[in-house]
Amino acid sequence: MVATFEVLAEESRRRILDALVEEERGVGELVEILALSQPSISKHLKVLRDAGLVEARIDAQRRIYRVRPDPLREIDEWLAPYRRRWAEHLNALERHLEIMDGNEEEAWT
Amino acid sequence: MVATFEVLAEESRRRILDALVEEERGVGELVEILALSQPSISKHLKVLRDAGLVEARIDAQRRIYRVRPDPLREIDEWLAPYRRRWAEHLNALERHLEIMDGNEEEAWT
DNA sequence: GGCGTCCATGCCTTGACAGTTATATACGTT
DNA sequence: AACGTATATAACTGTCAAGGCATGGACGCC
Repeated sequence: MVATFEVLAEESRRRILDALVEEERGVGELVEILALSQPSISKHLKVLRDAGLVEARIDAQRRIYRVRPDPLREIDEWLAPYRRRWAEHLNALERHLEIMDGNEEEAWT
Repeated sequence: MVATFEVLAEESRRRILDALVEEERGVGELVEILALSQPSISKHLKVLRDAGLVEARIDAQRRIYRVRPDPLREIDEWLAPYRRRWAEHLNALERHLEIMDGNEEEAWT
């Protein structure tokens, strides 16, 4: 998972995934969509491949890429403890809205 | 969300969040848990604060930090289209296991 | 077989960021 | 008031990675 987060930190790579989650595409299409140079796209695709986030099929000279979502499950699992906090937080917000009569809150930044 | 992914790309910061999701902690505790220098921890905490992922309460000289999970919801939402793919992928795997009789697959890397 | 297309890779430069050391700031204690 | 504690911040350095350019390699087509 270490790698997955680092890979997703790059906006261009998230945009590539967002483009590929719609449908599989060749490199040229991604170059047009992202408006980046072809080598840059290919480099990002290599990173995504190494992370297992995409896979490529060969069609003559073209490489057709598509999403491989499995590594994202780790991130989904990592989020689990924090999802519980969302619920708590909402509850706390509700209490806050119910009380809402004084500054019995501590100073939170 | 751009910022959130970049912030989470750093392993030390994810470890800080994992420590804080259990319970709120002072900076000194985090220094011990992560085995990093105090300035390094404080710097990470600043990044996390700026991203809205933690908040600090003042207790004398101490700053007690706790998690603020809200920004993580954006990531959770970003994952949505890919979760649908997990289901598809599982279905595809099932079909694969059912068929399992020949190499009618294309060459996927 | 030569040429154009499509993509990957190597090299280079530049910018960003993590970590350390040193210092500043705020607070409590005696 | 002096000192120790707890945290933030500044300055510096090393590292790493993104993006551009140039090149290489595979394939189809004429």
